[in-house]
Amino acid sequence: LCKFECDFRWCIRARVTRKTDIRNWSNKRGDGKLFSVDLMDESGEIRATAFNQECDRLYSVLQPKQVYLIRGGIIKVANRQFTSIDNDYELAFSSETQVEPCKDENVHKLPLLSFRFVKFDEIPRTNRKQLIDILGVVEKIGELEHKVARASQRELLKRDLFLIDDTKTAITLTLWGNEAENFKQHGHPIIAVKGVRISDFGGGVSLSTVGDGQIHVDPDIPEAHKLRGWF
DNA sequence: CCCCCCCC
Repeated sequence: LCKFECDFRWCIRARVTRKTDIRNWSNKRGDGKLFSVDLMDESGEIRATAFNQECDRLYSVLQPKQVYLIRGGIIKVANRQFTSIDNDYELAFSSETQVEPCKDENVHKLPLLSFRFVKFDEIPRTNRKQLIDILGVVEKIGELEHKVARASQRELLKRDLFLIDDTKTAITLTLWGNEAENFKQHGHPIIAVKGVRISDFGGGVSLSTVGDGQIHVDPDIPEAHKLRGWF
């Protein structure tokens, strides 16, 4: 792979493990809209983003959990500050990008989910510049709270989840916006969350979600079954 | 090309 943006004739067969909503942005360089997908094949995972025309063209084509053949597009260096995906590169779809559903009978072998969990007792020593994946039992579900951001004066919705894992370490995870509002679980679900931020406010360590669509409740993965047995 | 992610 080259170190600058380039448009190779590459082809991958991969499952969509996460799809974001469409988001609009506006800054001094311009404005536009985008969505992104996380793609997984036998070798690992990579994030791909569709901007503007490609956002319109591909948003309804790419669906969560489905497998696609994807050809061509821009390969660029990933910024680990904004993803927990273990890949030095990211993709951006271009007008050259071709996407078609893959009907191959072997596609079921591609896993639905992929995580690199950090145990709670390791979080205090973990690099703050990278997002992490976490797995925990929800010991207590906080109420939905209304806040106002000091800097922007925006109204915020938040909800704290009080988690514990099998290192017997407790930690608080703060959900925001739709995720806070829509968390309607009861009892003690196990949650797996990809790409959470570590926060050091007030001397203690806590966690905060970024973005949307990444909380998996009672995921059907071996680590979750093991944690359920422990709890 | 996004990359803001907030509060105590």
